Amino acid sequence: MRTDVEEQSPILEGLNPPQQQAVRQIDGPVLVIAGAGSGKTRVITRRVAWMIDQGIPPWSILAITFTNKAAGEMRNRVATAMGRPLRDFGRLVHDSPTICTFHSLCLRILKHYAETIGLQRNFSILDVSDQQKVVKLALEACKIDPKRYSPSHSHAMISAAKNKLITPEMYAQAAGFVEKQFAPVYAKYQQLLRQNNAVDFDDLLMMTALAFRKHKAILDELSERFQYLLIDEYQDTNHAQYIIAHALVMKHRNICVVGDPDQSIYAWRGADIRNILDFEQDYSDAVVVRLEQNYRSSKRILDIASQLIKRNVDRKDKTLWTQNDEGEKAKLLLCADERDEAQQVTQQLKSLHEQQKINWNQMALFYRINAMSRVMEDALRRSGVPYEIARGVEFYNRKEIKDVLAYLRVIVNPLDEVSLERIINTPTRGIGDNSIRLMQAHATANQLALIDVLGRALEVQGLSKKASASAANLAKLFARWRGLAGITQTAELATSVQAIIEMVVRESGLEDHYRKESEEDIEGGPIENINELINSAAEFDDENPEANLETYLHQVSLVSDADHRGSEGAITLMTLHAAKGLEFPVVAIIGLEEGILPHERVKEDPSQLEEERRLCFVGVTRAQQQLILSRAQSRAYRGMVQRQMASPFLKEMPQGQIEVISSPGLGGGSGERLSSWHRDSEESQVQAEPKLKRGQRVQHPTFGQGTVADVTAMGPNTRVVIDFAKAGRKTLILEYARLTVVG
DNA sequence: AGGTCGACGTTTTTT
DNA sequence: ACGTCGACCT
Repeated sequence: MRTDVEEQSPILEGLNPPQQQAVRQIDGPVLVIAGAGSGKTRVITRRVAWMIDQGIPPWSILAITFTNKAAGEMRNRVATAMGRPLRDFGRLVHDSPTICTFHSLCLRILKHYAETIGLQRNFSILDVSDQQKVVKLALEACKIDPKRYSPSHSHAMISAAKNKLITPEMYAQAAGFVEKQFAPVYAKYQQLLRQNNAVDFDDLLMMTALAFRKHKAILDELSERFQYLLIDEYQDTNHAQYIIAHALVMKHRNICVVGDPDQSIYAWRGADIRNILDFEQDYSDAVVVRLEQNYRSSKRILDIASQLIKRNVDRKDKTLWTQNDEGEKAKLLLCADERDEAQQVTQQLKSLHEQQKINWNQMALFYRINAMSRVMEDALRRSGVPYEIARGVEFYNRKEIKDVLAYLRVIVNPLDEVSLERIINTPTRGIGDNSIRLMQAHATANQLALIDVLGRALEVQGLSKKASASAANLAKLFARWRGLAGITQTAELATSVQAIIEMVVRESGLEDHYRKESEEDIEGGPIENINELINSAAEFDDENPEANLETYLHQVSLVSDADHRGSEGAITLMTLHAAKGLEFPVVAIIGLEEGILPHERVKEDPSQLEEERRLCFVGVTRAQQQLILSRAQSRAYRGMVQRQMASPFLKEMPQGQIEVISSPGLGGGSGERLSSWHRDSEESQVQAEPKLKRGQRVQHPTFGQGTVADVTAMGPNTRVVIDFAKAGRKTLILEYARLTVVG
């Protein structure tokens, strides 16, 4: 070990000893447990810069992040540290360090080795709603009642299987009844995707992992190239990602994973927290570095966060500390309902802006579910507070945007019938459901693709004159567009993506269609959205001079937040999940209520309670100086007004650090009210905690009667094991179990 | 063919 | 509350 007598490289400047170790330990397996606010991003960037400084070829470094946004940020920071811009262009081969997400890496791999793997390079990437459409087709083909297995549920099952690298064949051999019944749907779904020359998000991972198994040459080549692997947010990797990563490093073993088990919030998406917890078992020679000094939050905020997360039982103990100031107490706003809550929070933020001169962009507001943003937006707008929603996929889910993209997809990938069907009659051109079905039948009978039938629609029996003329017309348009996009063999100069989109929007009739539909360019109207898409395409053209339409579409499929930079003077609104990795001087979290945070689904699956607590922890630890929490006594959700109980998390926080403020809207406003957030919780606890003993008969609202087999006292986490007569053995969290004692 | 109206499920979170 | 889907009307 070198000593600090040695002259220090500027790359290590300003880093504390564990941070320096995390930067300098470049060979062999390294696990960095990076607590919230411990300067993780800094360490990762410096580490990349350090490696390059040590003479490691940049192109042999692969850094994987969780979101595109994180990748972009890191790319910028590394570029700054290196003093030169990074070249990338979304391809697999280039001379800079590769910094991207797992999905983007896999996309590059699949494209690069498309022929070996047996894919056509111009495949479409289906978004969630397209995926569900295909699932629905598969369900119908298998004659399964969509009420028994809803498309969304079915898709979730397929997705879960893929993330565990379970193929349709393996699925069919699984023991369970549900799997046996569902296996044909999964198989059909995959077959439909291949027919359409399409993949879904999970395929990107699964196909890559399987390709590594099947084609040793690919794996050899890639592990030869990427000698140094760095994975951020390792606590949120799923099994497929785990396999991909470990296959890549098998030879050289230079793997550095960075993460924080306390911030694992994606189990619902297949993330496996064991990946990080078991890293030391996977690599017995792993060097473990713990970053526990927090540079972000005040002492009070950190105390709140620590006390909260301490309640998790399934957890590696970790103590965050900080040299920062004590800070101010957090505030808890007690509100009457969701509108009152929005109003109160707005007032608080407004007074911070006016009295303490805090900029709007220094503030953020988090909520558990997207639906909660609406009321908040209304209140902010009425009070004239500028805000911006870091909305994920929302923009690309807009009807008009999906329409435009569907046209583009068909241009690039004529086999994409999911897209073709979407726009074949949008705008309406006289090709109805009937005509489509006729043409599809003709296609199947003659072993043609639907797109090919368009051109010879006259041959199709029973097709109306109008329909066949329109179809032929559309076919001609597509042929022309394909030529101009540089896709056919007779390709002239490939046109810019922006120009192609403008042309398609005009010539397809979409523009006129949407002009007519809504009276001119209303703000947020379809025409304006399409223009925004065109603008972003222009940016894409600038940044990727040698890209084509295909690259553009692939990129767009993987990008969710269209580079939403919260740089302007506006408050940022987002879900708690989206907040991961960010920090703000002022943070407000709304809806600290049972059923919201924690979400009501934990009532059915208590194992999720700890993840909800981590989610709350993530929210709290985003705050640097001020934390505002709020809860409403009643809330309208899905059209129903419900009385809301305080979140159990509130009483797990140290009360000395929280000032409770009662909204005038509550009425009464007596001293008794002031502590009601606490009282509510006590009540529910008293109610839910009948002194249970082993052998006690109990009644559960859904599972029926049962006998207590075991009780593990852990305060708010107290668990009971119950043998139910009908439902079998279940482990429940007492507080949520709604048990009543029998007899 | 294409648009309008009511019933219905639905969404917790995102690549 | 919202959007999607199917039945029914123009």
